[in-house]
Amino acid sequence: MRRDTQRREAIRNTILEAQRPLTISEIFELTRQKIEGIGIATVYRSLKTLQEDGVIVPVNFSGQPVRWEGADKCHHHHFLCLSCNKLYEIPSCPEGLARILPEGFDLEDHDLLLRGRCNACAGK
Amino acid sequence: MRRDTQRREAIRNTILEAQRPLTISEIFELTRQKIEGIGIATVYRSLKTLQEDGVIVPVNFSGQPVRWEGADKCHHHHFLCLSCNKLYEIPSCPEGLARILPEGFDLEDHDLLLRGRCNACAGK
DNA sequence: GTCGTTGCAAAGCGTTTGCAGCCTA
DNA sequence: TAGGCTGCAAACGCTTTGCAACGAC
Repeated sequence: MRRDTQRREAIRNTILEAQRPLTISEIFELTRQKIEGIGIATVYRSLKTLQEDGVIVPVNFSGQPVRWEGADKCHHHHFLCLSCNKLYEIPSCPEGLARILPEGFDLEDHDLLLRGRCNACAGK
Repeated sequence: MRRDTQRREAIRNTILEAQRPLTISEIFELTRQKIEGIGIATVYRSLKTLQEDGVIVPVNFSGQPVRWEGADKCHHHHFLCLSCNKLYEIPSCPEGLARILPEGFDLEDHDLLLRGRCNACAGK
């Protein structure tokens, strides 16, 4: 049985209201602005239960610390602009990925990160 | 000035001879079969210098420990088995990725991780 | 009142580093 | 012989956990 607590609610809102995926220390700092005495252990425990409850999902980029974003987004990918370093959400998804797998492999899921120049930077 | 040592050479061979990217503990265990007294610190230090020398590259994926593979490989992708947690190399590459990008975006590069069951685990 | 939640501090765990001895060139 | 390399153990930083107090229901 899960209880609705002030702290977990604050952490949840911090993540869902952010415009981008947040690292654990960002979540900790931002939530501490709302609830001063909150401990880092509570952040870790809340991230775990929020993920279990399907409220948030982890986002990983190569060599970067884990970040968290709301799970309410549709399946999407990311595009990193190599010029301005901005991260875009790409709502589309390539088809036929299973075709590149060796015989006998079952595909369940995938992560895709595209890199290049966004429209603003490509035009320059 | 870099010296050619037995230990770094053994670590280098362990990685280059593997059929898939290896985690640090895999590299440590496999190399220890060749050189019994080798220490984990030597593995970490050798990975660093081998990367600096462009011999190996790190492979980072969602929630997974860093793995290492030879830097001499052609463009390829990876498949993570959700049962046995092994990371496989996929030599093929999906086509038409640029099609999912918004208008005006230039695609230069991409990372793709597929997840599912490998042929050994899917058969069970 | 029950028992899930929390802050604190300690424990874990993977990685890095200081050091003295070893080994390559 | 110089100085890069190594094993050991201690240090480090991030994450998890034990525990007693707190608070949601």
